Amino acid sequence: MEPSMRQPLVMVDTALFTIRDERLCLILARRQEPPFAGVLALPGGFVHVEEDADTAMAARRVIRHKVGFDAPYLEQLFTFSGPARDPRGWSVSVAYYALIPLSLLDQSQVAETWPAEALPPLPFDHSQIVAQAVERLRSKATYSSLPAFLLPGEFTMNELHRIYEQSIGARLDKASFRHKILEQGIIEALPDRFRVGAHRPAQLYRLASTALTPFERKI
Amino acid sequence: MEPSMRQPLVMVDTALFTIRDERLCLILARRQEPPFAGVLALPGGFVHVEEDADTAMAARRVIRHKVGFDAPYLEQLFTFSGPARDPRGWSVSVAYYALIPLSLLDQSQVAETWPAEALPPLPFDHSQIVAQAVERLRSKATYSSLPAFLLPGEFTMNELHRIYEQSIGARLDKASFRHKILEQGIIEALPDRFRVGAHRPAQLYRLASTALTPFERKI
DNA sequence: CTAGTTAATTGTAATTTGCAAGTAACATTT
DNA sequence: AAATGTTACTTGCAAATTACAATTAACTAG
Repeated sequence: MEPSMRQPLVMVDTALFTIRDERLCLILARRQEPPFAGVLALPGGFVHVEEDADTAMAARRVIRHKVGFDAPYLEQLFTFSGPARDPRGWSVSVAYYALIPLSLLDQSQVAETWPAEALPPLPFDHSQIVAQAVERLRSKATYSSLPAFLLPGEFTMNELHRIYEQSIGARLDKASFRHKILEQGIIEALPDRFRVGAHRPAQLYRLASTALTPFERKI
Repeated sequence: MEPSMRQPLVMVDTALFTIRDERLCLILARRQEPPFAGVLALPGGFVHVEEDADTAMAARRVIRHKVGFDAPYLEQLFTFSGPARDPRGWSVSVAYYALIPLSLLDQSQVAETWPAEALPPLPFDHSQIVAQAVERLRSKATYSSLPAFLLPGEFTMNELHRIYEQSIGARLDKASFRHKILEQGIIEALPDRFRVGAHRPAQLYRLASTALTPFERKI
């Protein structure tokens, strides 16, 4: 290769999803450095060639720095690039999205969650990243156990049902949902564990060992 | 940011799919430059910060350079990174995959197609890229009109049926396939155009104007 | 004009899904 | 302790979808 070839800045940005008040939300961070210092944006940072095994590790570092732990689910989303996305010039951002149960967040972190439908204006091309992340989540929710990662380790069937509806953005039949989910074996009942309240106790479930299970589909 | 921060090499690699002799194949290129000069590999190249609007444009340039035209279907696949994937050190490769009908290739290009199931050993992490590209193609074939881009502009129902079976790697019921495809409206019949032979002529179809249509799914 | 071959349709059983109503199991109130 | 409210869960059945198998259609070649 030509030794004089200029190489672009390489960074990662993360869309961190959680569910708060029955709504799909994102965790935003106020930027510490220019450009856009002080502005709310997706948590992100440069890839550290000296330390990071790959961009996924850079994304995990960004997330740990933001919330203090590793996200239960993390997946590469898309790589955004071009001369216009960052005022410093041609750059590449490898975008990741992650799913985090609200119960893992502390109060100050919960205060930084914003409904995906009502985000403040975001710098760079972060709105585009969010749009694509939401689309990916919706899409995967229709044929995999992905939304379960938005819940804590133990959850009821109705909680799972609501999370799916939120993720997909549509109503799902209760009985059919129950049937399909149990049939697919993506969750398993916890014997003798129930969520109690002023009504009939609800069976508790957890994700089955086979982490992310795609549903069966046909053409 | 720290002005001394070292930035990695940024390149694109492309998995170019086509169907030859009823088999899913990839177009490989012999590398002109070191490392691995003379070795068969996925067509690729560096991102030219001065010329490329984004990595997709770099991928299009690579493909034009290889086959002489733009691929009917091109999609970003995944971004691979790390210190080990290239002997020159930490690098990033934005991988794309494309679908190209065999009929668009000339003889010398057809000679460079290799069955996806029997590829020669590939340098860098290209085997991993291929594996992921095949998986993506299989996955999308089950719920979209993607495989149609492996066919020329006009095709019969049976040709489409076979392409889907090859892409997915499983048998599909003829009648159900026909039903579903026509119902979804992803293709349209060409009135009075038929493929003739020593048997009943087959209706010719083309992709409907709505390019890539995802099928409807339910949970 | 018959045999051979591929295209396309039809019919039906099995399965899946959508909708709606009913039963179960609590806590709280009377 | 019985009635009430609320949420959990199951059942039943109609409607839609899919799998399987057989049949009919349209051509060419001999």
